[in-house]
Amino acid sequence: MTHRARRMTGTLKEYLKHYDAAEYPSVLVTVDTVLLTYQEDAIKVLLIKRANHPDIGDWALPGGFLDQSKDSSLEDAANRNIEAKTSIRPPYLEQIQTVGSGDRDPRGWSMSVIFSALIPIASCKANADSVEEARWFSIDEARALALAFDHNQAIEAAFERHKQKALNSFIPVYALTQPMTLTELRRVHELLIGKAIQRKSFIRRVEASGMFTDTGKSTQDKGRPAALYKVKSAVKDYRFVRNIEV
Amino acid sequence: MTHRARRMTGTLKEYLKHYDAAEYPSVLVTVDTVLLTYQEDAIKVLLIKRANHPDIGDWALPGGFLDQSKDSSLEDAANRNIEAKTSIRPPYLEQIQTVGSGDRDPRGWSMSVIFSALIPIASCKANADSVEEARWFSIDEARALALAFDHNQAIEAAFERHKQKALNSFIPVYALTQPMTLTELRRVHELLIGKAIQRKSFIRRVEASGMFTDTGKSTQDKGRPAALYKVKSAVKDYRFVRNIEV
DNA sequence: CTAATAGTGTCTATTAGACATTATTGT
DNA sequence: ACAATAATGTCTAATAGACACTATTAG
Repeated sequence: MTHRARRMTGTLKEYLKHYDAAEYPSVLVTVDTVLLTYQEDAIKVLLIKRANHPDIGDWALPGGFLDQSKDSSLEDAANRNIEAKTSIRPPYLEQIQTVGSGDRDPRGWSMSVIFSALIPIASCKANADSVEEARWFSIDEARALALAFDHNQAIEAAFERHKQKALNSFIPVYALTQPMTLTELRRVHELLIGKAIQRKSFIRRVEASGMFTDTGKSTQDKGRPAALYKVKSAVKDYRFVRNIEV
Repeated sequence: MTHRARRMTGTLKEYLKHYDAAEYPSVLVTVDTVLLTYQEDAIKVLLIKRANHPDIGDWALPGGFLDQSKDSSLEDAANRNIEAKTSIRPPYLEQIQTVGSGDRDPRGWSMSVIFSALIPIASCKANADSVEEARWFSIDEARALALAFDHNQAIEAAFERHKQKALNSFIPVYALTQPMTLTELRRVHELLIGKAIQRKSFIRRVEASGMFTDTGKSTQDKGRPAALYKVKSAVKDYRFVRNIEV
């Protein structure tokens, strides 16, 4: 057995004794979240004004560096950041994509794991952290801004994903406060896919899914009161047998 | 203006002068790829026997550490690793998910960006690197193995993604050598979704898509010759108007 | 009453699946 | 002729969309 082979087949313990992660060039890892909600007949995204370099003063996605002592997983990191901004744990969190390159951050090779979350009501004060400026922007407003890093692209990717979800599932319901009316839910879908949906067709889907229960209560505004529904637990991965047509 | 505020609003140049990435605890970043192909009436996945700690001797996904000097993006890193194993640049590469935690690798907080690629023909020698042992496994074989790290889960995630693609697009065509017959393409779809597809229905989709051109040539085996098709360029994001039913 | 909104009845066009039939090759 | 496989013809059931109609509230 050669010397090299002997080293290769040493114990894991031995190997780890001589391994030092700090020897390797480090990579900056941030976790950022495209946080969406439905408010005032619009889909809104939460943005934070950066208080630090780089891109200081620019609007950016809520997020931050991975904290190895606090985060036992990437989802943890995302949730931690979201709770810090909204004091709510989002009912829906999905990983969108991870971007990384040598030149997206002047501090070094940097990557960002992008999540997207849906949460009810923008009213949960986005300003818990008094130092930072935080605001909900409509998608169009956000698109018009030049965000920090490559966050514009991140928002587009998240939005596209939610559009697909709106076409083939009721996932968008998590952007609403429950109980909610079917008109509200339909409206969220319409905003995401950018097209009107027939009331009848939509209700058929709701019924076929079996995902919702009528609470018996109803709204009282102008017009006929609307029944208030809740999501039955347990049905997170339901898909339409046939997508909404584009 | 307070001292703190002054520091916050200094120039980016100043900020970077005092910034040292090495101060922060480093994260291990690997890029791994679920490389799939179609061969002998089966979907196969490429696995490499690990020659190093940790999990030495276990089968694992091809991949490796991000190399800041070589990789200008995560896709770059994935392509670099794939080309090293197969000497082919895959015609289809998609990011699946990123996993990370403090305990998936004994060397420290580690994350892996999982890609999945489709490439034609397993015959491109998977053994370019003579030191490493590499083999194509059928999905069932791979499932029966205890792979290194969390690579079993990665394969499942990739496979699930390709199943969805097979239900709503012709993306699986990239697992085939072109030109190909419609029967071959249909077979790949069937294997991915785990269900037989009507020949007629499938051909209707092919025609409706406009994605393929008949080369005029045809196979000669036993039975009636099958027309050979090629993918028209430019049509990478076509989706069925109506998914294949499950 | 009217306005406004919620919810239903029903027709039609589309189309995926099923399956029988025809087509084209080798032996 | 027969076996084997590819490709097409055609029927049917399912259903999304369209849109008219009914229901229920406020003022």
